[in-house]
Amino acid sequence: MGSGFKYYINDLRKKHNGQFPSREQLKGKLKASETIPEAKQEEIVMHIDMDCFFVSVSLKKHPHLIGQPVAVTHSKGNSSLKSGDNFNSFSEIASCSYEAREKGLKNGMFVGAALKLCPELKTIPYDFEEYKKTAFALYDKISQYTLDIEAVSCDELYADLRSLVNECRIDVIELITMLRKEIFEETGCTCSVGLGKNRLQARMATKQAKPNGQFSLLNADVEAYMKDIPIKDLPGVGPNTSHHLNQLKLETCGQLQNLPAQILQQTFGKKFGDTLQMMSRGVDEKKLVFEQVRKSVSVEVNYGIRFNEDHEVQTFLKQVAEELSKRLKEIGKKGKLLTLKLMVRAKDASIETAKFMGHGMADKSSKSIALMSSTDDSIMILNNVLKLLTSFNVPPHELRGIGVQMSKLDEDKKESRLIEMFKKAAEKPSTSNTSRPKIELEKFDLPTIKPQKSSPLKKRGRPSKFANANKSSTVTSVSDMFHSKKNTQAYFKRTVEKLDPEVLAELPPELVDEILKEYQIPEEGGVEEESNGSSMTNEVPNKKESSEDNVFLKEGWRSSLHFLLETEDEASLLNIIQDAAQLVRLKELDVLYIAMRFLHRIITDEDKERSKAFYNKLAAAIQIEMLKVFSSKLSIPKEFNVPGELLES
DNA sequence: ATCCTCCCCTAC
DNA sequence: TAAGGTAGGGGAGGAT
Repeated sequence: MGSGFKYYINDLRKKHNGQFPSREQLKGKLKASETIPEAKQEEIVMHIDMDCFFVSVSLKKHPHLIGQPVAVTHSKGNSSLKSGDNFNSFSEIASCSYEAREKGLKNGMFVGAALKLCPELKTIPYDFEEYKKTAFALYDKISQYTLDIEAVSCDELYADLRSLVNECRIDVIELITMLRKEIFEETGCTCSVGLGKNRLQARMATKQAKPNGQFSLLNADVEAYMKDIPIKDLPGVGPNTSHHLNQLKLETCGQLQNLPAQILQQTFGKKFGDTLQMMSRGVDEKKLVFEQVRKSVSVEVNYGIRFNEDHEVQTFLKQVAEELSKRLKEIGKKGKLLTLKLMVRAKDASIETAKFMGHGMADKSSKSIALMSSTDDSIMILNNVLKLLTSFNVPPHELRGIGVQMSKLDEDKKESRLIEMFKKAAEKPSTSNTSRPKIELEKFDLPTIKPQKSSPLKKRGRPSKFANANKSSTVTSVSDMFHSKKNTQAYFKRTVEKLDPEVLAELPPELVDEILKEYQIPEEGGVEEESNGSSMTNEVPNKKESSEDNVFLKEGWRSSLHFLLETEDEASLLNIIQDAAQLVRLKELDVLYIAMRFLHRIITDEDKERSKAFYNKLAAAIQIEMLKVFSSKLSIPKEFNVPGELLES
C-alpha cells in the first residue's frame, strides 16, 4: 500500500495540467508572508506523519475507546469485541494509542507483554479498507495545493512547499496550521507536521511536534538544536548502529558534530560514516524524490512454512512465481535478475518455534540468477527458481521462509543480453562451424524436472549436509495460502500452453498445439527421457540428434535454404524447422541468428504470404525449443517481426 | 577500476 | 492458537 502511493503521486503528476485552483483560495484566506518578501530559492520541506495511524482510523468506528490505551493487533485476546485475556499472546502490536505509549507500550511489542504493562489495554482489529480510504483522503488533500510530494507510506509524506509559498506569498506556519485542520476534517484523524530546510530537519521537527502538533526548524539554529538529540533518533540509525555507537561511548548528535571523520568511517564505512556526521549537524543533501522508479518486486513468505516433500516445495514455489508474475504484470514491468531467498532452520533451533508457525531462529541466504532476457512470465520464473532451489540443497523440512525477488527491471529498453550476444556473434567475420567462437551458456541450462516420478531436487543435488535430519516434523502445508489445489505437474503442461502469442507472431493457442503434434514435441515440455541421469548436463545430443545433416551447419547453407524455400514442399519446410530447433538444442544461437536474419531478408523481399506464414511458424517452433532448453524465450527485435497470416496447414 | 553477488541494516 | 512483507542503500570481497 505504501509503495502504491508513490506511484499514485507519479500518476497525478503525469496527468496534472500545472494549475492548482485551490491555491487561489489561500491568497485571501491566509495572511501574507512577512518573512518572505521575495521568492525563496531554498527548499521548504514539510513532513507529515499521521498520529498512530491504524489506531486513529479504527477509533472512528470505535469512538467509545477514544482516550483509552488501544492497540491494533491480530490477537483477539482482551479484545474490545470479545472478552477474555491472554497474557501469553505472541501477537504483535501494529500500532498503539498515545495513552498506551504512556504506559510503556511500543509498536511491535507482543500483546502478552503489553498486557503485563497495561492490563486495561483494549485491542481492535485491522481495517485495511478504511486505512486506504483515509490515506487517499490525505494525499488528495495535499495534492490540491502541490504535487511536489514524496510519498513515504500510507500515513507519511514529504512535500516541498517552495512553489506554493512563493506563488501565494503566504506565511508557511499559517499554511501548515490550516493544512492540519483540513486533514483532520477530511480524514477524521490528527497528524503532526514538521518544517525544515531539508528532509532530515523536517523529520526531526515532526518528532518534536508529535502528537497532533507542528514544529518548524526553518528559522532555527539547527546545529544547536541537534546537539541534544540522541543519535539513535536519527533516521537510518537502527538497533545495530546504536549498539556500535554505544561501544564508542557516543550518544548525542553533539558528540558527533566535531568528531574526526575517520572514527565513524572505520566503524560504519566511508559513506555511512560521513552521512552520520552530516546528519548530526542537521545537514542532509538528499533531495525529495517526486518521480519514483521501482527497482525490484518480490514475494516473500516467512510464516507458516512447513514442508515434508520436495513436491510440496515445488507447488508452493509455483504459486509464489505466479504471484510474482502477477505483480510484475500489474506494474507493467519485466525483470532480468531473479533472486531466491531462503530461511533455513538454524542448526541448534528447536523444531517447534516459540511463535506458532513462525520461522524461529533461522539462517538467511540468497542466490540470484541473471536471466537471458527480462521477463514477467511465471513459467520462466518458476523454472529458474527451481534451479536456484536445487543449488541450495536444503531438505524441505528445514525450510522456514521463502522469498522470490525480481530486479533489474526493464532497464531503459536496452536490448536483451541475448540480442547483444546475437549481434556480437553476427559481427564476427567467420561463420564456419569449426572455427566459430562458442557462446558461453553453461550457466543457463535448465534442470530436467520430473515431479511425477522422483524429485529433481533430491536426485540432482549433491549429498545434502542435512541428509540425516528428522523428516517427521511437518505440521501442515501452507499451499492453501494462495488458494490453489492444483497438483504438482500442472505447470509442466503449461510450459506449452502458456507459450504466449505476444512473443512473435500473435500465435493462437490452437496453433501451438498443432505445432506440438506436428513436430512431435512431447506434451510435458521440458521433460526429456532421462536414461541414467546424465541428461542434466550440457552433453552433445545423441545419435538421433546428429547434426551432420543440419542444413544450417553445411557449407553453402544459404543457397540450400533458398532452394528448400523455393520448393514450398511440406517435407522440406518441416526439415528446416526441425533443423532450427536442433540449433537451439545445440546452443548454436549465433548460427541461428545469422540464419534467421538471412531468412527474414529473403522472405520480406519475396513478399509472399505463404513464406511469411512459414517464417512465423518457424519462429514459433524456435521459441518452444528455447523454452525447453533455456527456460527463456528469445526476444526478437521488432524489425524481425513479419506481419501476415499463419500457415493454415 | 568497476561490476556483481550475497549479505546486512533500516524504514514503514 | 497467531500470523511481516516489501523495498532501498550500501558494504565486503570476488569477478571481470
